[in-house]
Amino acid sequence: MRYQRSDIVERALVVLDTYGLADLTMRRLGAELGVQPSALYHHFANKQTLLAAVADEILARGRRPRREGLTWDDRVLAVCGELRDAMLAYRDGAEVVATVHAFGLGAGGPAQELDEALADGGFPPELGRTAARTLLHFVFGHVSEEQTHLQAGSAGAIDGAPREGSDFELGLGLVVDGIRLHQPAGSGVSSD
Amino acid sequence: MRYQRSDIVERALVVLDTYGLADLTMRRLGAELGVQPSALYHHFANKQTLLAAVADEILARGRRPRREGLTWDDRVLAVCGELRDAMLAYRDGAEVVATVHAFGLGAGGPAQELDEALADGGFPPELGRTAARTLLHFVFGHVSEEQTHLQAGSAGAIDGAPREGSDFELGLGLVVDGIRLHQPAGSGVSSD
DNA sequence: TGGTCAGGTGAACGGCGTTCAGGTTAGGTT
DNA sequence: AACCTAACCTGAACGCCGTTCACCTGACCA
Repeated sequence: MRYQRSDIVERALVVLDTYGLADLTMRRLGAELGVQPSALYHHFANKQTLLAAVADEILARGRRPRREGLTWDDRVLAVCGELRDAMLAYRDGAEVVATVHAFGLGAGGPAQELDEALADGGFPPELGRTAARTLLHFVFGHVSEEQTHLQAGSAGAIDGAPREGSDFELGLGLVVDGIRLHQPAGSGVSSD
Repeated sequence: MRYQRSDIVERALVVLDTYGLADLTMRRLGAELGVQPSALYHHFANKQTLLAAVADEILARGRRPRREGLTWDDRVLAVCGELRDAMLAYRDGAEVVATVHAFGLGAGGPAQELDEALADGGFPPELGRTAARTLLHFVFGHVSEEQTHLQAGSAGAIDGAPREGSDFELGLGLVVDGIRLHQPAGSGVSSD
């Protein structure tokens, strides 16, 4: 059987979700596909590149239609919420996406979208980029921790989930409120 | 030659700072001490435990005297600034400390201190813990990224350093301002 | 003097990412 | 239909990794 990149990424997602990131090895993935590990290196230069493709796929699958006409802050909340849900949808998803982002390999879709939203909000570029990075650091950090705890206590997870959810929104609200406080006067509040 | 825990941690810090986290292996550390890798397991149950001790030592060495009588927000700024400086003082320090913290192994000194500062600020416990975690996520995320870039471009690092420094304070200011906005009315603003 | 035990040895186990020379097969060209 | 080419894969190896285990050693204390 012969594969192409997309087949391998798809199977990698299954392995990730079933056995976790620690067991997503080149050997394991090869075995799962009925192929030698070395065969994977015809599709990906190395494991990091493969992981980047996996992260991108996680984000792509979590993508949801974005309503137009939102204010900058509602848009920020929407992007961060989508990012969180996308990462939570796969075992160790947050760690994969955060690692790839830290390595500077991912598509960087969410980062760019946050930049745009903040530019629309009237924030100067430097402040906008700082705010966007701050938001990303919060989301990655929070969801990684959240997912670790969710997976640690698989029993009783139903109890923990809603509390964690509101905690995410609370923390995100803190950051967004802080950003709003630094908004240049007369931007976005009312268009006259 | 016979060693004890503290000797090994100390040497691990040298190896970390000289060769980086990727080269801080049990074999490497053993060789550096003139000892078999297996000897290290008489002092630490596993590598994670050793890394936790290294992280704690990084934080302990970065500790600086805390002035008293600070307001809660100045105290938060002081703790976060100390944490950043401590991590930046060693190669890959941020990654080590952040990883250990994510694993729930570190002493958790900064986390507790932030909790205290926010409690003193009049924040209810749940909001305080959420705010403290949000601050930690920001600091870990920001400094990890900052340190990666600093180490990537060792040339011209003198140019980059101040810009990164002010960027840290700017991002931290966003979060602290957001937290202040959620402060219960009449807390800490003026003591009557 | 003799026992104890923390500290260390040396070898092995199973796993990892990655490389490389060479085999195989599908698909387009002549 | 015969051929070629390029993509895909094999099988074996390399040099690492964390960790375990049975055994040795030497300082200290009763």
